[in-house]
Amino acid sequence: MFEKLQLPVLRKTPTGQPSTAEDVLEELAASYELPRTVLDYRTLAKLKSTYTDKLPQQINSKTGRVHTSYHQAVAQTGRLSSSDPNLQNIPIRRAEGRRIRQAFIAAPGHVLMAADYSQIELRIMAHLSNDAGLLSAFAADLDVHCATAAEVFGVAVDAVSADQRRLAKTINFGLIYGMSPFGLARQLGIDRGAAQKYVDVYFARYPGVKRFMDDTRMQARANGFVETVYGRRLYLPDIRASNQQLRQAAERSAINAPMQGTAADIIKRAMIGVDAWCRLENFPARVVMQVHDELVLEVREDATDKVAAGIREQMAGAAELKVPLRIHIGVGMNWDEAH
DNA sequence: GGTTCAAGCGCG
DNA sequence: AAAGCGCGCTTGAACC
Repeated sequence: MFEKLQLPVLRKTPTGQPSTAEDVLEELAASYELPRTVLDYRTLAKLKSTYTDKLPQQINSKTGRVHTSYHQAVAQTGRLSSSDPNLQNIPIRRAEGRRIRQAFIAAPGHVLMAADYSQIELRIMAHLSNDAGLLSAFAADLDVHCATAAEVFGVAVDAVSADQRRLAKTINFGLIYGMSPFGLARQLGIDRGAAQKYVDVYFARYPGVKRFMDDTRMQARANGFVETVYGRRLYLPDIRASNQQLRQAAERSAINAPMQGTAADIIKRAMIGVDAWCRLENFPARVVMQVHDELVLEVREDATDKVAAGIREQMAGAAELKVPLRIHIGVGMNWDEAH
């Protein structure tokens, strides 16, 4: 009595089951009604189970706050990780999720100050690759995605369209992760040939980046490890694997680790500098969280401006790269407002 | 009662 | 044949 109701299987999971991952359902939603409903449900269920229901249970009764644990020897790249609760994955990208971030508030008479490095990994790529175009884009304090779009599409920086910038941003992030033209095609929903063309044009405009990628793969293979600017090593046991899949995954880690790892080194240096500065100057301010490229401080309201200036100086001075480090600082009564 | 695995998804 | 790095948490199923 029921008709067969089977949505097309667009992808299978590693165990061979039909995938219902977000991007798959997103594509199915163009032709069927159910996937959108499932996606909406999932968004809310995730927020409720992970944050809304859980965080209040994790408030410490003595302090009235949630206290995370940071781990220094977990992430392969030298980042910190955060658990119980994880405060490094509090929602921000969508409005519904941001309501959870709004629950993180400062003590009476205080504000939350969020200070983050802008485009730190791309700046590190400029430093490591010595690419002239990338170095000059950061030296001129350009919007780097606009600068990339201008190069790739051959237009003036201020003539870049929103779509062109979005595409350039995807390319820039893809590069940091070692993405292939195939992955770029999938991400952008364009065909492989078009994606390959973008990559070719990118590397023609930024030859230093191309050289850096190739050199990094070669050195990883020769040494069995890659290093950050400060000498932190990531060993890559699979870099010479005969299994192509394993080897290519190791190559992507080799590309990414110097950038992600150097960023981790720099913010650790900054944390030490910021904390020391606050104590030395006896400022009513303290670092309360770290989220990879961001420090969150709780600052007595009347000290806001002076602390912001000091934090900016400490963070910007945490490394001397071939490009300046830029710091964005926001202030608010809650963590969302501080962005 | 507990653990482990797979799948999915929140963040940088 | 696969195809984008690094994490931690939740649910549901299988199992002890």
